[in-house]
Amino acid sequence: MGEEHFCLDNQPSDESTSSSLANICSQVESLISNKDSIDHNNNNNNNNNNNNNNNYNLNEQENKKSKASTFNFGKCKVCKDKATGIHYGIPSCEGCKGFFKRSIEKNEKYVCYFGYKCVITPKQRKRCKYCRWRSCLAAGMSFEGIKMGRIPKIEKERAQYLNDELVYANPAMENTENRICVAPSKSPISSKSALSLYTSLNQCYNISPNPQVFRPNSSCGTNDFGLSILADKCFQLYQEVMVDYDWQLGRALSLIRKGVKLDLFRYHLIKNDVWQGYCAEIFSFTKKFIKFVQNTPGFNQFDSKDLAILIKQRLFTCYGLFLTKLVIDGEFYMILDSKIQSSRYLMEKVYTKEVSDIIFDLHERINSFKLTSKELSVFITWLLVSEVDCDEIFNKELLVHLRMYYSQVLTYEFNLNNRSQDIFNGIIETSNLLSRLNRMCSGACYENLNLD
DNA sequence: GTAGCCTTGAAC
DNA sequence: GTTCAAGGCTAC
Repeated sequence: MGEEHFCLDNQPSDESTSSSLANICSQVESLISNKDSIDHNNNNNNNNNNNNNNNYNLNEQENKKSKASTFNFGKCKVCKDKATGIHYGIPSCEGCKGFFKRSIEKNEKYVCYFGYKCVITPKQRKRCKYCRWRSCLAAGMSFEGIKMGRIPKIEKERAQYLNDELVYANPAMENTENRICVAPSKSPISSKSALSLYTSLNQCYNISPNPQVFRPNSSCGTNDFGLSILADKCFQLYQEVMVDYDWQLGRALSLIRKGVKLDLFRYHLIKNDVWQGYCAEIFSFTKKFIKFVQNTPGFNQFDSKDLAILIKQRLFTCYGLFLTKLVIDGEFYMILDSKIQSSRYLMEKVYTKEVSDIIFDLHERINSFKLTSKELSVFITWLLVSEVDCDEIFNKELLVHLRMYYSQVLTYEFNLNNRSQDIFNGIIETSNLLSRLNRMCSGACYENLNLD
């Protein structure tokens, strides 16, 4: 957990005997209003990295004196060709710049004839307009990213650093096969003003809130373009959270391949360490989740109180949904930051056997739907505004509005993958159980944790 | 239709 | 005055 600290009744970490996971929930509001301090940490990191860049620049200074001072924008985030500048918000090449412009101007509707999985490379980018267009959106191209005139040097260097950092943090991105529509852009479609996004989408693509939830095979017609943008945005934000968890799936599969049973990790567990590990992990996720919710189109129109209510009502269930791929054959392959191996055994100890059984049943059901990561990302977003306890929410109108929008986005994404009515029904049924489960999980406390 | 090059104009 | 993204032009 590094220098991160979480507050357990303001007690020293080894005396957290009266703490419960509900305490973390109670910190959601202060975390939301304390956004500046979280961002400040990020800025510090960036500053450090800028310093590193500056050192690099000093070393390169002599070379630069003799060269024309053209800034290296790296590779095009859409096709990996040489980027000629920041176009429509992202480093991109002339080709993709022009393609994006033409697509917007003509409001073209593209179709993929090759299975919607085309690899976008400089040589192949002309092959499929649909996948190139999706790749443009996934990389973060948008008209909201337009900026005329000179861009400050420090901003460009920071953008380039973030780009490099992503590749280092997620080597899979180097593989072009994994780049299609999955790039977790650090400069995604701006959601500064989500309702303005809706407004602009409505003007261009005529999205209208549709109260009819989950209508399989319904044709959204002209809405499709806008819905696909929202689905892409959900997926981008989902991936930003998952950057810190993706490696765990590889580790889990490796353990399974080697036939390692998690019982091995049961011994020498210390109650305090386990509890601290769980709290630290939930706290860490809470911060990521708050960012996820704040950046989701539409949600920044809620005030911080409403946001806190929504987040608290869904924190644990969404945590489970983000990590559902780590539940394999009734076992939970998650290792906590404190290097404690989580498992079904520990889940039973932390949440009680009864709650743990419900958790694993739900994971089994959700995994049986075989949702794609993108469907899962939209499902999580939809869940945030679905059937929450409306009484506490001040801005009920916005809640209902977002519920309608994200119902359509979910329907769109499911229809795109030809999901059956059973999946739609299963999702609704599961979401009802998830609400109850959130309350059960927040009831976990240190006192009830008794290791064998 | 694509993409490289050029012009324009806003930001610095 | 300089820089650089958007948009125009045009060869392919």
